[in-house]
Amino acid sequence: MTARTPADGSPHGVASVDGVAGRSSGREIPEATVARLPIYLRALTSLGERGIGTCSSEDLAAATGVNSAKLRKDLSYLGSYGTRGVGYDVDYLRYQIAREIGVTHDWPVVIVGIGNLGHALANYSGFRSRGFRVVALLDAAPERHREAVAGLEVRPFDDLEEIVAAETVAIGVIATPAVAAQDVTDRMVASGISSILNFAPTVLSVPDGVDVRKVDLSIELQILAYHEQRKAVPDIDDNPEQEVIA
Amino acid sequence: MTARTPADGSPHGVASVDGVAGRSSGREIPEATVARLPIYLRALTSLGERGIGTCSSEDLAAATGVNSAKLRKDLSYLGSYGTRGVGYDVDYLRYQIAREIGVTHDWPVVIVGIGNLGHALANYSGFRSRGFRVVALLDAAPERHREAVAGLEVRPFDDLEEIVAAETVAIGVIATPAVAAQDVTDRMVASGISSILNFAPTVLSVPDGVDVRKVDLSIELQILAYHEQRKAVPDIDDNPEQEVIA
DNA sequence: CTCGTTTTGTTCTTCTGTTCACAAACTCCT
DNA sequence: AGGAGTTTGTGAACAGAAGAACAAAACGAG
Ligand SMILES: NC(=O)c1ccc[n+]([C@@H]2O[C@H](COP(=O)([O-])OP(=O)(O)OC[C@H]3O[C@@H](n4cnc5c(N)ncnc54)[C@H](O)[C@@H]3O)[C@@H](O)[C@H]2O)c1
Ligand SMILES: NC(=O)c1ccc[n+]([C@@H]2O[C@H](COP(=O)([O-])OP(=O)(O)OC[C@H]3O[C@@H](n4cnc5c(N)ncnc54)[C@H](O)[C@@H]3O)[C@@H](O)[C@H]2O)c1
Repeated sequence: MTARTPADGSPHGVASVDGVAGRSSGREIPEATVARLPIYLRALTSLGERGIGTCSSEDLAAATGVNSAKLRKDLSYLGSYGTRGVGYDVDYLRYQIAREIGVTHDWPVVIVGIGNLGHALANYSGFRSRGFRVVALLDAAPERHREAVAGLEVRPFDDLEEIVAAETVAIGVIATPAVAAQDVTDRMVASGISSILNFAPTVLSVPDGVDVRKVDLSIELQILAYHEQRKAVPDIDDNPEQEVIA
Repeated sequence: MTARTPADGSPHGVASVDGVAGRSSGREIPEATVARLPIYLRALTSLGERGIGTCSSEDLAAATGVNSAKLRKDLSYLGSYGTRGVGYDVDYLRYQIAREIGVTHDWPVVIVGIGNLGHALANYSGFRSRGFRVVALLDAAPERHREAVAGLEVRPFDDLEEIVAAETVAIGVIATPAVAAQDVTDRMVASGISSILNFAPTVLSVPDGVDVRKVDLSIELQILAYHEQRKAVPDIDDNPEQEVIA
């Protein structure tokens, strides 16, 4: 039996109740907080590069566009890493967040589907600089295999199992057409991958214990369109010519 | 004064309380629901293409990976478009959702920053097929202007105002490096764009009334990494070699 | 050492979103 | 026509997240 990941946020099926007063490892970080930690991490890196050694929750909130109370609460899930009256040590906090997220070491990643989007991803330097190492580019089409993209050769999709085993890859990225995505997913899961980032506009079925996150451009645009329509037409139904300035 | 959009979901600053029992236009669709409507829309299109004329909330829930009660409640915000004992008419519901989102007509879109990612976006057919028409590709670098990408020429960024005015563009996509993103945003907003999809890993400041949504690959991967680390090491802190099967 | 200032960590309240459960509404069959 | 079987739409309970507010802790000035 397969468990579909919910369409929205929560990728996990973990029971969030631990009746034992959760002391052992102590941490039960809410999903919403987890989603913001990378934002703080990036802001702290930026502050650090600008030579700033200490910052208050207010500073960091301003840099990330987050409410400062929310930010402090988020950070409090990791521990007490601030100093009252002073703020947070930028480098120390950055390290603590990185450790919590698990990006103190590199994660090997495979990308499947080296078309338009796959090329862009392969060339994306932000991957590497944030703790992710692309170890292989895979594509089913033989004519792709002659190419080298971003210093890596494009390899046959059938090499997947071998590569995953050799590099203990846990994270896979899918940039194939939607029709192929479920097949690719099944092969990934069978080979041992347990986290998938999916760019294909389709719902993936995965067994329990496998996380899927999807990035869907059209959905983002449609959400914008919804709000845009609302702005333009406050009352009438289907007449988007009229521009109303509030 | 600028209002930062919250890091997470809600792009709007709308007051959600309307003490007057909200009858006039009747609709006050929750943000979480809005984010799912495009998913339903896609599933319905797919069902329609397969010749399926009617579907129950259970069917649609299975196709989209959403809880069926949640789905029914989502749809109930749009109106009563189902028939008890029968289900929903696929085409009719699809149209109603499309109308609610505002994709019964095309939205003109400009893409700024035609590098790796911009190329992929320009070539993406899913744009057009889902109600978004790319009217211009803009880039600051003169050497890009010789190119034609996906049947459109790459034009100088300074043409922005002219194009936005001529086509009444409301939606802009930013695929420039992070350092340029705020400048591009300011120009977009000044020219009349009021919805922005941002691929650059940076927080944008925009005035009230402008929506920003961001797509951030690294954040998605880091969220996956967090859960992955959790799976691998249930108790110890920093030793990701050990693989534990629950 | 004491006071005033700053800023964290946390509690409490409010809001938003999810899930359950069931009456109402519909179809089909006899 | 009536009853059995479906499936919607929604009220109510529950869960999770956000924001306001403040006590406790640190620091620096005097
Ligand atoms: N291009 C974009 O900007 C963009 C944006 C959002 C979403 N997407 C989605 O991303 C996916 C890829 O888009 P694209 O524009 O790069 O498409 P594309 O057609 O250019 O590339 C797809 C690649 O996948 C390969 N492929 C097909 N079946 C495969 C399989 N079974 N195993 C391995 N590889 C396989 C093809 O050979 C091709 O190289 C699509 O699902 C698309 O909807 C693309
Ligand atoms: N490539 C990816 O897969 C990927 C993934 C996630 C995020 N991103 C982000 O998307 C952005 C673009 O990535 P990329 O790989 O395409 O970068 P890129 O360097 O290939 O392309 C950037 C383009 O923007 C243009 N540009 C620079 N400044 C500009 C300005 N002020 N006005 C207009 N155009 C300008 C450049 O001329 C260049 O063509 C970056 O912020 C990157 O972090 C990229």
